[in-house]
Amino acid sequence: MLTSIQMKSLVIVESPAKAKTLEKFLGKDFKVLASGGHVRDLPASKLGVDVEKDFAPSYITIKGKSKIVKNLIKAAEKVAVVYLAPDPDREGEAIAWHLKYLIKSDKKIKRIEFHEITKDAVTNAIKHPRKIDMNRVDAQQTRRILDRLVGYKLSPLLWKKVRRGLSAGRVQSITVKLICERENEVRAFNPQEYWSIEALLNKGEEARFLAKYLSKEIISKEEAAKKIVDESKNNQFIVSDAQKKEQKRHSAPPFITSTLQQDAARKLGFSAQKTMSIAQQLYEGVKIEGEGAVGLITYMRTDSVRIAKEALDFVRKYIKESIGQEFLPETPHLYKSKKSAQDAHEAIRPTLVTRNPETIKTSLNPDQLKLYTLIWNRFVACQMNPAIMDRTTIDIKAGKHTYRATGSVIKFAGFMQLYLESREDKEEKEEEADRKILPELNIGDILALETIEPKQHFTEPPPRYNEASLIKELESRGIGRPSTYAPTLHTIEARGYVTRENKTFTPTELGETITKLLDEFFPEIMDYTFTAHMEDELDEILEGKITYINVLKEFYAPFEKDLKIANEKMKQIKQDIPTDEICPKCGKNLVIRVGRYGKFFACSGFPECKFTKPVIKSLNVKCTKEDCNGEILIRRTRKGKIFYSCSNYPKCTVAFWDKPIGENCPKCGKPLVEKATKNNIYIKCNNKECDFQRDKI
DNA sequence: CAGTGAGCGAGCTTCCGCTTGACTT
Repeated sequence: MLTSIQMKSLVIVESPAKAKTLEKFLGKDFKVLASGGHVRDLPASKLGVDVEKDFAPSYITIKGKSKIVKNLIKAAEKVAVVYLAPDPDREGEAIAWHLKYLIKSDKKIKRIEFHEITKDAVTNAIKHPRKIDMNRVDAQQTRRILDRLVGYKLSPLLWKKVRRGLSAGRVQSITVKLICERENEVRAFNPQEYWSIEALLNKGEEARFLAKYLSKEIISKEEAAKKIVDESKNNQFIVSDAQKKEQKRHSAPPFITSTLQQDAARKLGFSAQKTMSIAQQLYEGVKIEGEGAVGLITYMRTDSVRIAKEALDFVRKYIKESIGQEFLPETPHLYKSKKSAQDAHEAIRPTLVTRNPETIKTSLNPDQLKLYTLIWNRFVACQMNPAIMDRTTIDIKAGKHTYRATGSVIKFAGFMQLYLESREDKEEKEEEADRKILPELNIGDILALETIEPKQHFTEPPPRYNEASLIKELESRGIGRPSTYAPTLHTIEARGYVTRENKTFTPTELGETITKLLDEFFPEIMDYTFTAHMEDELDEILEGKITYINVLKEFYAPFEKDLKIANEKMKQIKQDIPTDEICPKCGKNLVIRVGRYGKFFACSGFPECKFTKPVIKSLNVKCTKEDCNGEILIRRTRKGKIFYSCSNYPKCTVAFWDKPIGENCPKCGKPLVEKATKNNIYIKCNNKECDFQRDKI
């Protein structure tokens, strides 16, 4: 008997949360499983690309994914048809191709794609399956192989020349370079003095306002500013021009990953990593009273501002009914994604607009509510009418000098009722200053001068990057992807290339050294347009205009030459430190090397002689045990933590976590140790029972 | 959270891009 299970079709998607939703849409005849992203990849432990044989890649099942793969294969065996439904982009096409290889069955395997998670879109996709697009797969393979070659060829070069454990790559090295170049601009910056003049004027006591001197050129000296002030004072301030203009301000497009990360950083103070992890919670589903677990937002890793028709209808209805007819534009606002967008997902928006922040606030924790509110507001606002501002500009003459006052009043709030896009600090302040009301003024009005003062200023260097501005920069250059912005920032920090101070990035000496070396020997890869060029070629592969082997050949031939030159000519920074100590095994000198656990002695005859011994430093403090003639050494635990112990170990087991200073406590006679807190160092007794403490002299 | 400590290492490190839990500190 055929069971219903055997009649089912299998659909494989990437995200488990998506799988759940789809199962609801598709009903009993479909089983939906998730691959959890890529399941096959180049091996992590070696290059995995045969550069001699047309860059043939060797793929393996990704470590930790074998259980998923096994389940997928098992499920595929039970059904008549398998629908491969990874995301409709380059990476998704490759995942589909790898899945097909793994399933290996002679079953009908079909590729389907849908760009939004709605019942219509999904059922329609099932009706229109297609073959796997090998051009698209090849574009992905090219991207993958190129990244592997860059990363796994450059990194070992750095191990050899600079330090073990370092890394370089198409994305991370450019990101560090951006930070280094900004730092250079800051260093080279020469502040220029300039002056502004502000006059406080009034037309009757109540109606006072500020007007700024309108200068044709920069006032760089105090004398010049004072002269203008004096000349102005000797004249009447008369309104020479008064203009009122209506100005529209349009709403911003709905969020994509990069803009969400920027806005959450500026408005909520969230790191990119935190934003993504909270967004993931909202996407996977939060238990809502009366509804059970529901996904509250669409997928959070996207580069598209597209909105599903269904969602547009809903939000327009919501605006009309719950906010006001006057806020609803005649036609929906359509936004365009960047040309380079892969457009696999919708914009980030609430899954159901009627679930407004107010109605679900008791079901969310504070951070979830903050982020959800941000997403909800931005989405609803993006379909609301523009705000209308009344902008006034008043020009005032005082003799030959002109002053200008500007003001603006919100005439109709429009989308601003819900949401204001955050801007760079400077812009925001200027706008704030502008939002004030000016009195009714007409040409010819004579104004009373209350005060007039010159103010000194200095030009400021460009600001260092923070997470928000760095992500914005990367995105605008097409470097990195929604899923990698946050991890990339973490990597460059973990490698010690950059540090964060007050949320801004500064390069370390190591970061600057590496950037300089890579820039010198690999100018193409370190060019900001390298990724854009790569993308152009991937597009041509997609269109079938060129083969991926040719693209890789053209990249690799010069790269290989550069590698050879760099191997020979690149400055050797990593050096063995020579010592006078003699190797007990072969008589050659020992050198100090840096290994996984820090410095150690090694024989200069390596690899012929493999003698090693640890580097041990003494504190020059005698062992605290009375009858012991040992001295205290600085040692490390297996985990790398520093501790202090007697040189006669294991005969003497005296040991400290804190640094002994070689004196005993005047109170209890136990050894004194040095303890460091965040901002100072003090001396205390090692005896826990004793409370003796004093400052370090 | 609090208590925690020992001689290693000569074969290791590494990329970007998809996805989430399973890890240990």
